[in-house]
Amino acid sequence: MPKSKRLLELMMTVNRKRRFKVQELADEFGVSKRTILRDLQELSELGVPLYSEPGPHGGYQVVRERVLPPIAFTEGEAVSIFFAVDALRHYVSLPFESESSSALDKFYRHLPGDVRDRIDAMKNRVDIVTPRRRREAPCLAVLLNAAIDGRVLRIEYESAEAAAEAAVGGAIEGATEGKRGSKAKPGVRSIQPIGIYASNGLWYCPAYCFLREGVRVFRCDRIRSAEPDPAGTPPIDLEGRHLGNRKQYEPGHPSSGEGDGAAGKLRASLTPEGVRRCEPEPWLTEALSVLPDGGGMLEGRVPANDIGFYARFFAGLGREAAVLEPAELREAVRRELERALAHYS
Amino acid sequence: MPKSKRLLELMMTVNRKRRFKVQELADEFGVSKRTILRDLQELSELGVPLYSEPGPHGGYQVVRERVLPPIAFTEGEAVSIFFAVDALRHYVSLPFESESSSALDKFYRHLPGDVRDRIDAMKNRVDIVTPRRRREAPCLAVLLNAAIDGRVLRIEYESAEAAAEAAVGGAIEGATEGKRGSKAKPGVRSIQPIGIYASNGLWYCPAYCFLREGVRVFRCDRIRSAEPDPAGTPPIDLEGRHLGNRKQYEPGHPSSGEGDGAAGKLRASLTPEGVRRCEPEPWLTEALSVLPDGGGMLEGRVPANDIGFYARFFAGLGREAAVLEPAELREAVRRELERALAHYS
DNA sequence: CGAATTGTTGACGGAATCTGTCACCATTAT
DNA sequence: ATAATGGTGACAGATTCCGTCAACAATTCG
Repeated sequence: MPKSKRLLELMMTVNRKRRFKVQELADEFGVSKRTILRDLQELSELGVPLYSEPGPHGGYQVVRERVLPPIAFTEGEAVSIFFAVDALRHYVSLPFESESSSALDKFYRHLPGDVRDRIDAMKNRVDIVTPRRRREAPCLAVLLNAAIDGRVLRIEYESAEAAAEAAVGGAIEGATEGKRGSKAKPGVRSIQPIGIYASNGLWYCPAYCFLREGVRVFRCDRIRSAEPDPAGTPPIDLEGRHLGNRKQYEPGHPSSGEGDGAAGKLRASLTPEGVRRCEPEPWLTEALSVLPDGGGMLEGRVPANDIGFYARFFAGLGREAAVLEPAELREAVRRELERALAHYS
Repeated sequence: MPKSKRLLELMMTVNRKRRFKVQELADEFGVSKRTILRDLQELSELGVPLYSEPGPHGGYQVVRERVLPPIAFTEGEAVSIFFAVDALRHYVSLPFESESSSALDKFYRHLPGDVRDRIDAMKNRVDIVTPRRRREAPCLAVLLNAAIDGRVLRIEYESAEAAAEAAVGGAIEGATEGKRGSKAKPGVRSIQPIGIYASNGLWYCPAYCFLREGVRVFRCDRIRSAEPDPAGTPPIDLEGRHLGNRKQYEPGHPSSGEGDGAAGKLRASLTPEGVRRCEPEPWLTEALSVLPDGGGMLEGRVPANDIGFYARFFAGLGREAAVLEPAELREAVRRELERALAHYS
């Protein structure tokens, strides 16, 4: 094998096995130790960060970084990657060990000059924004690792009742009615994380909660601390639950058919502005139809358990929506609005 | 220079100048044409997509793709890049020519096996979601290019009055009061895009509007078509406006000090749930303070022009908020709630 | 300490490769 | 037709590469 090819292969091999011995590679490539040594030195000069230790149990290691083999990207592909990673800068916390900005820097610096020019031209012309939040979520990495390995954690959570029950992801917050109070004192509970996801700039963690004996969604910025469960609670079988099929385990909403509790038929009319306000809600997209005049209709089902949540939602839409049925919901919205009105008279 | 180094340098050179002749490179590297030819063939075998044409004005070209030189990424960096790009899959439309999924595929395939394993383990455990929208925005690339080159476009826009005025980005929708109607008929106007940005799953395009003689924000999915202005309207000087300083040109809100119109002092108290609902609003973060019991206060200024917008917003919060001053706002919220209540009696 | 393991360096000659030259062909624009 | 440009094959000489050997250094383990 010619040297140039061997070097490239060596680069990949070395990256695959992070630790190795010279003799090992020599056998693998069918060349002498001396040659491998020479090659390794060359790789080193080319930027592969190798570190070696003599002695028994010694050997070579790729130390902090790994070298990606050359990749052929379209100019457009490189640009999309750049802006995708750039979008992450809006997040205060990320679950990955290293700053994404360092990756971005490296990527940018290695791009051929003219692609760089193109990116510069686009830099202040394209953005994928996420609401910037002040609250940090320090435990993301711990939660993520626990989810991957299926471990049980003990967490301190800010709001024992209300938030735990209610935080079901951005828009659906409050889907399950809970007794709300001013409980901000952290409570301790054991959970087994299923995964983490960011929505609208906040991180959420669906997890099996051993306290409530069921799956709940936690807001990661409210998790004050997370550590391996000291009681050694054995992990339960999550039956293949993960983020991909998460929806199935969430409280019912109009598009998801039968939730818990009897479901009633929902009909509501919307002004054009009402349509605009409903479009962002992912749990409504299926129920929403837009009329030619810009207004719209919502048609679906509302589980009896969630009347409270729906009432608040429609009250929030104010005059941009009018619930036609079910009657209970109309009544609930009316009560909701009257309670609000009480603040202003 | 040893061949191995020459090959790597050649790879980069070839990527810098996308078109070149063999003789040119031979001179540059101080070797013979024959050698360069051999090298080029090798690069070709290594995956660099070269294309050549004989004859005068012929020469070599790097055809569709470019090869990035080897980059040293931390394992963590590679993982962040993966999930950043993966997050883009939620978008129906992107302004880049090529699918970001192809970039992701390539990236994934070239990763060393164990990093790939790590990603696989995380795949259903981490997500950065964006509300999936049904509406496509077909003109993104056109708008972006016009913004980069400072060109004037003629667009067909769905809602001549309401949406043009109101679409000021996700949360601030409706910040400027406009006469809302059921106008869904597309209107034609000339604009000069400043940039495009995605917020909450929808694409927006701030642009100078020659019809309204000022900067407006357009929702890209409502732009039915966009083409170079046939009237040849000369571009205006945007005075360095771009996405980075966009905020300065937006209608005032509590944190941005003096808007147009006299500003009144705003004070409102929030329940803990109210705090939760206000936290996501970027334009409120400065005004919001959280009390130890979980409740909160909003303190800032409200421009007289925006009373209508604020009234709607607080009406939407329902009983989770109580405006204390100014009195005009209290009165406006009350009227808002009463109008809503009229639908339910 | 001494033995074993592993990396590090230098030297050298033979083997393998790379390179330049030259000759000739193919394609295309002018 | 002519000139410009890429493409290929062959071959000898130049260069690099490679294996072997030898000596040394650092570390672990008994």
